[in-house]
Amino acid sequence: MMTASRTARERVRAELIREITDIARRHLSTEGAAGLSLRAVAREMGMVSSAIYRYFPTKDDLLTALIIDAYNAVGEAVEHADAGCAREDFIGRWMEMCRAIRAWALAHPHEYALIHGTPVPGYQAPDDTIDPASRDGIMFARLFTDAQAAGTIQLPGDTPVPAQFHGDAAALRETVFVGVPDEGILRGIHAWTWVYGAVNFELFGMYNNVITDRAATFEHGALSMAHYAGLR
Amino acid sequence: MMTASRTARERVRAELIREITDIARRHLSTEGAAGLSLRAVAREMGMVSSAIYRYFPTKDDLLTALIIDAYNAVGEAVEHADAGCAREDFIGRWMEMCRAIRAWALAHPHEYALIHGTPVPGYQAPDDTIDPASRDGIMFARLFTDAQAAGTIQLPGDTPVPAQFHGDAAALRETVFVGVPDEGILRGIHAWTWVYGAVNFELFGMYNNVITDRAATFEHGALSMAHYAGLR
DNA sequence: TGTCGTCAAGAGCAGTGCTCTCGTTTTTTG
DNA sequence: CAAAAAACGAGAGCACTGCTCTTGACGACA
Repeated sequence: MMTASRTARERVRAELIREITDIARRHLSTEGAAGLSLRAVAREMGMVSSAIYRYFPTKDDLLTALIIDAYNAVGEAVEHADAGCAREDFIGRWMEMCRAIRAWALAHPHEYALIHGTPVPGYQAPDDTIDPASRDGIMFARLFTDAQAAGTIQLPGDTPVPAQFHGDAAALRETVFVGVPDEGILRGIHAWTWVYGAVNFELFGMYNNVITDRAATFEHGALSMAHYAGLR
Repeated sequence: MMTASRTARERVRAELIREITDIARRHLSTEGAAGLSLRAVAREMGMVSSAIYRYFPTKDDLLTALIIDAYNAVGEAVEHADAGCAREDFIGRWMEMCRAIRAWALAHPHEYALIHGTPVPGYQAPDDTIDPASRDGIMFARLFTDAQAAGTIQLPGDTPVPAQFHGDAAALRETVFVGVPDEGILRGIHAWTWVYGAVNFELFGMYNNVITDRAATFEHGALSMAHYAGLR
């Protein structure tokens, strides 16, 4: 009973769940989150609509699965981008991570909107989403940890870190931002904030009639944010 | 016929449109955009559901009205914040504008999500939204124009402005960023991007388990972004 | 006064999320 | 191995949505 060889029913159940999420993700990528319909998914699977509730008791549960997948996808993209860089090329690693996020968002706009757009009404993120949601942030933090260890973070110190942030910084230093001083952590978070702000603006049309070559502008912003955060 | 005294019918029509948007905005602020129902609004007005289509032929039209209102509200908040500052206190004006955006967003999360969250599926922003949508950006640009005229913008020049941005910069310089050099415009846009990125992160839960005192952290980020953009 | 456009109302259509019941099949238990 | 339990697909049904169409009344304007 504890063995890995599951019963036939469990196997087909897992396969059906996979198929449902795949179809749902395809619908999501064309119709958007609000246009996702359990009935339409069931129809495409040849099921009657009520049968799908055996696998996802609620539409929110299906959305949660898609959200987790999306977080993992962008997390993997960032991890892969980082892995392809020389360890000591901190600016290069930063830039590749930023590019990975932007590229993934442009390639999967609706999935990106699912995790960085408006939270769906009444939707409460379950605990299962916390870990996948922090994968990208952990990678950024690791970059700062490495840069700090190499002694290449240069902070201006022209804007005093608020005392209220000391506690958060201490907690973060114990887990992800190992050894990074308060100001480095805070500026890292601000730079990370900028990255998603820029992707949001580009994706949601805020740069219309303002910026023509978004890629070049993003490159400049990301690079200057790396400097802002003290990376050298 | 051209006088301001409209016919009785036109007056009651305008009044009804106002009442509908008011009720809709109230529903929006409690249920969120996707939970907004034309039928529920009609019900609350004592109308039959079909009657409401005389005033808003489609749900998107109602949403458009709310979106325009929201843009105008944040635009007014920014304008009011700026008006309360000494003209030569550029950092102070920048900070007050940032605070105004954040405060408005926290006070009206669903309306904020309407304009800075996921675009509703299939929704195409009509031209009526362009002007209200750019009010806040114009105020930020004006700040940089004033600072430039006062000669107080100090740019590091450590990150070369991409050539592809020259055209955009020239166009922007003719209208809103009068006299501001390319790098100033670009850094201003990046800083402005950060502001909304930070508000998004705070509002949509990205800072959960990361930042405790969001106000203090926002203050630090906004101030350091002012320096980043060259304001002194 | 009569015509024409505007209006509220009602019925109706197609679609949604979700629930409940009912046989059937599979798994687990005694 | 047989009986009890659990999981399953199908179908009907409920309450709700956006939106359309028709009908009859009312107000504006000639």
